[in-house]
Amino acid sequence: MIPDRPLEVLKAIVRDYIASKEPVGSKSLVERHSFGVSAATIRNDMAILEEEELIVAPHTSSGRVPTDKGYRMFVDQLSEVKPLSSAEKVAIEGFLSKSSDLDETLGQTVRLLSQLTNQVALVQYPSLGRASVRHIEIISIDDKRLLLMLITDSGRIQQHVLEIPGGYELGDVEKLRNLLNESLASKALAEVSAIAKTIGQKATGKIKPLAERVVPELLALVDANSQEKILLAGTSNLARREDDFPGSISPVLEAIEEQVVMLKLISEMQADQHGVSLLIGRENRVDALSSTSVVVSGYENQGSEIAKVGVIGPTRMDYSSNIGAVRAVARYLTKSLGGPQ
Amino acid sequence: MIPDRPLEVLKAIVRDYIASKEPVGSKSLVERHSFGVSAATIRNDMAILEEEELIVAPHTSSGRVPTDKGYRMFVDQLSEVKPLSSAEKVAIEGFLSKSSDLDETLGQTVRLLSQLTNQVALVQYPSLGRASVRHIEIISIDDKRLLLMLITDSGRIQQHVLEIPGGYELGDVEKLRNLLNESLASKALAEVSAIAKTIGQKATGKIKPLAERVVPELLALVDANSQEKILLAGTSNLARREDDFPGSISPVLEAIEEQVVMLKLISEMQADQHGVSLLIGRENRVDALSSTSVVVSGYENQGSEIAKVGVIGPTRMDYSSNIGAVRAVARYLTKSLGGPQ
DNA sequence: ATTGGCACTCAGATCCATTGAGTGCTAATA
DNA sequence: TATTAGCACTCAATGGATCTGAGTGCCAAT
Repeated sequence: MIPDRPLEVLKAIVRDYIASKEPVGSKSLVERHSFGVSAATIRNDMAILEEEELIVAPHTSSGRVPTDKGYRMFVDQLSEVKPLSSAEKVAIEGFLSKSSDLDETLGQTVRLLSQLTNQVALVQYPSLGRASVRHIEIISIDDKRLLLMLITDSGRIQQHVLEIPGGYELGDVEKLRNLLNESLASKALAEVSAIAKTIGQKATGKIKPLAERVVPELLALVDANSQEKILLAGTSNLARREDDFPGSISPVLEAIEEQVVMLKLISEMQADQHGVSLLIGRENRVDALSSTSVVVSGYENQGSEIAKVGVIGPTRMDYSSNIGAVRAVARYLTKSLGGPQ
Repeated sequence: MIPDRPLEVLKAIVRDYIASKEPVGSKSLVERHSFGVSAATIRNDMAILEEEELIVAPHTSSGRVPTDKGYRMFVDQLSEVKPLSSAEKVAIEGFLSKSSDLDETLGQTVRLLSQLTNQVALVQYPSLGRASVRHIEIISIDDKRLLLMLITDSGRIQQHVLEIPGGYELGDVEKLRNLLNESLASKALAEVSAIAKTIGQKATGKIKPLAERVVPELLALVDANSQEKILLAGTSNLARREDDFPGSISPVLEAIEEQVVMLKLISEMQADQHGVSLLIGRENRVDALSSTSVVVSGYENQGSEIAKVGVIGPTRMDYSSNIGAVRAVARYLTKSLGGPQ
């Protein structure tokens, strides 16, 4: 176990390094913090920390920099996260209080979070394995086009315009809409595909050709719905931190924009303290992301479906306030999605 | 006027510089291109070009680099733009052939263009001054929530979920929907606000409270509709070109993400040759964008409303292929939007 | 356990000297 | 008159060599 004062020294090093971006040495440490001991003593403590691989010296004889392990210990020690300023709270309330559909809410959320943290924010769409159909609507746009809508009980609304080259009759549309809703309302999305086949049989006579046109599109919507997917915002915030990345930032950006990679990454993260989970530096197994950290928290949709929301940024980030922001946003998001239910 | 060969030399310099990113000298020029004259002659020509401020030498004695004016002359001379590869044509067709609503189409377009060019792509929403209401729909989501939809004849579909704290009756919703459509269908968006007031009077009895809740939201949708707005894609492509920007790229990114700035910029651009217009380097008056060029083309929506689509990238970009891509995408977009009409 | 003292290290800054791509100019040539 | 070969010249980039100072590790004293 690591004694008390060295731990304090570690915290001070992390904080100073985050603030200054310069390796921090024993002298500047005693100057800025009042440890009540001399630089030499701090050096002894630093030797312990180095022994434990919590810090390293970039060159034989320069200040020290936290290692991934050091950041990890720092955040694990973090007893309280920086509370949001009241201005920030107001911003969150303002953004998320309006009732909207899922897309709109998630879009707002991710932009909000990126502004709050000045990092790249991401939100995972709820995996809709357990979602079900609330309503199917077909609206006439003009004599050759229909708007097909799928509303799920998770609050998601999807739509697609389809052309009916030969035109259609309003009565038929009405009938098909009723047929679809009777067969599918409150059925799980997973079942839709199977049920859809039986509709092909029920749809007789005049509405049959219409059904044959509409049903495949409906299935496409369901399919798009169950696709795992991540929304990003504020990618340019990474560019603002360019020099936190060794070579170039473009591979980092590429990795972040790779849905599959990020989905795998965040879905494997398990919430720990504060309801927030983080991956620091090489703790994630994506090479391009070795100098980034990911902070995510789960949010609930209708009290059950769960997905993640969070930020990704340089390892040298302000963990305290980012954790605070992510946690707060996740909470408000849960409230906002679960509330109206 | 500038004689023939020097002009050819300019073109060669631009092309070589775009390809190599190195200032290009007389010797490498005669090696790579067959001018049939010696390096000394080329040097004389280069002196002319320098006199005309079409090229400059970064240091007293190094190769030359095109100036903004040089790029301008280059593109103005450009007799034909690089045609798209057939693979690219297939990609465009595939992306845009599906019928969709406006948001979806524009979103796909801008992503497509950014992939095609490896630049930041942007598309301006059609300014809907002359658009009109096609249809208003109100759908019941659950006993306390309604989905309000506005479909305009420009193909745009907007929706908003609204809560009716006290609940509502389906019959009332039906009545309100009919009332709204009777009053507003095929009316110009600009008129909606005025007409909406009269609806407040027509809506009597039971549906009055409902109308009072719904109409303001409808106006909000109309308002959002007429807001000028730009959609971006591929901002990370800028990061990939980091070293084309002197200091840091972050101010560039910030300027690009500033809707107001970009709107002003592109709305002032007038199409010239090839139906494409471009601003090269300092030709635009935004300081942060002094080393970027903008390539845009207009597209038509329903044969009348016009807006712009294009790319923005480093001054040192491949104008030929970018112009080709922008022009092609604008054409297909016009076709795609005007076609189903 | 803490501290002052001291020798030691090494990245980064500073200062040359060298190199070579590229220029401008001139005098000769076609 | 246009082109070219030749040549002196320039200057960014490169590569030591040297210097400096922040910071270390260790030891003997408290």
